[in-house]
Amino acid sequence: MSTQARRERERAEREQAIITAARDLALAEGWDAVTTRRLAAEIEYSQPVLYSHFKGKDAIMAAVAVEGFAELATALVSARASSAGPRQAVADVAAAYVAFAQQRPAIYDAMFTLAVDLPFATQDVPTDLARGFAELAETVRPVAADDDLETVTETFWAGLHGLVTLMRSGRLRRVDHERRLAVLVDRFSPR
Amino acid sequence: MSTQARRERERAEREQAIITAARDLALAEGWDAVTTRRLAAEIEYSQPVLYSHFKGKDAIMAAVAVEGFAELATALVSARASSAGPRQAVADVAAAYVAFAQQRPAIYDAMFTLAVDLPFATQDVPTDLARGFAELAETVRPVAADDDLETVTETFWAGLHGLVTLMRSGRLRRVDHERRLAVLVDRFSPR
DNA sequence: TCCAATTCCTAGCGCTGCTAGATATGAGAG
DNA sequence: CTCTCATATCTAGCAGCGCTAGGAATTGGA
Repeated sequence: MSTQARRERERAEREQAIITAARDLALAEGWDAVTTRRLAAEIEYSQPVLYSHFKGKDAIMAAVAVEGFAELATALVSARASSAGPRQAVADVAAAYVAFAQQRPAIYDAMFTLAVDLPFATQDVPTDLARGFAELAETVRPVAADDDLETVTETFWAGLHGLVTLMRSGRLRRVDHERRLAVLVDRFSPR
Repeated sequence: MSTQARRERERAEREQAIITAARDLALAEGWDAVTTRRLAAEIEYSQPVLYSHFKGKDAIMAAVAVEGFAELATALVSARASSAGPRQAVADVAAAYVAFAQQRPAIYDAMFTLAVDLPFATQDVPTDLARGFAELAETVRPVAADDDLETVTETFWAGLHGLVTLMRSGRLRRVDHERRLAVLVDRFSPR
């Protein structure tokens, strides 16, 4: 039964092509430009084919988000690994987080502001999301003190997320970005 | 020229009716349910009338947001006024901010995550937004120390915003909300 | 009473996500 | 080698969206 194997492989490749096309288009022109018709044209199949792979547009965005979690986790891991000492680590990891969000705004949105049908604060969180969160947790562990580590991590994360989103939607003066980040980092750094 | 005065008054009333209808509908069913057709039906006029008042749907959402800034500012002012001492003020103002966002999620979204064509970090910020921001600034002034007050305020705001948005989109465990808020408040409280 | 200006509505455009039903393709049986 | 049937895929279309052109109705002033 080699033919069936080939067809399954081709199907998987096509599914990946959809995700990649959505990702690239979103990065280049934003999620509003990612329509099912354009995606279909991109992969050179008709629209309904998309729906044989994904339940709908939201599911495609969720798939892009899942890929994003892997990238973000990797970025955070390498930032902490290459930093000099626990105090510097907070600054480096924060910078890596912000850089990721700024360089891939559309993906960041899919991960953290849109596409809500992803399992987040539940049992079966996407593995890479857990990896990224764990990396944040290790980074702020020295300052957790008597507070619960998970709680402190979530709060630090929320600070980063707030800075990133308010910045990018024009709610914060672009010029003081570095200083704000420094303030946040200082509040979550071991002293 | 009393007739012209009457017509201008009626026009203003109709404009307010549009904003109120949009606000109520968004609060009840979310912004996706706020369509120009439903709005038109609500105010008992035809669709194109909306466009004689507002440039488009975004402008209507912006008008709702502007009303929201006034409410939020008032809530923050009264929270700080009625709190016992500067340390408690940070907690009270933070609680008031979060309560506003939780009780009026759709309005909060219009203010801070959607409708970007509002003037924010520029010269002519809406007055009530400036009021709210000033209130936050006064609250965190005791902890600003040698950091720039505006920068600290923006960072604190970002922390609140991050907690609120991640919470409501299901990215954070609902149960630890109070503890996270306490961690953030602690980091921005005078000691 | 008539005219002109303003106000308002009907109808429709191009787009969206999504789907039902028809058509093409290809593997297995005889 | 041919026929059959299941699977894969496409064409066409639905209902809804934001928005607008052009005509009808209403109103105020001469």
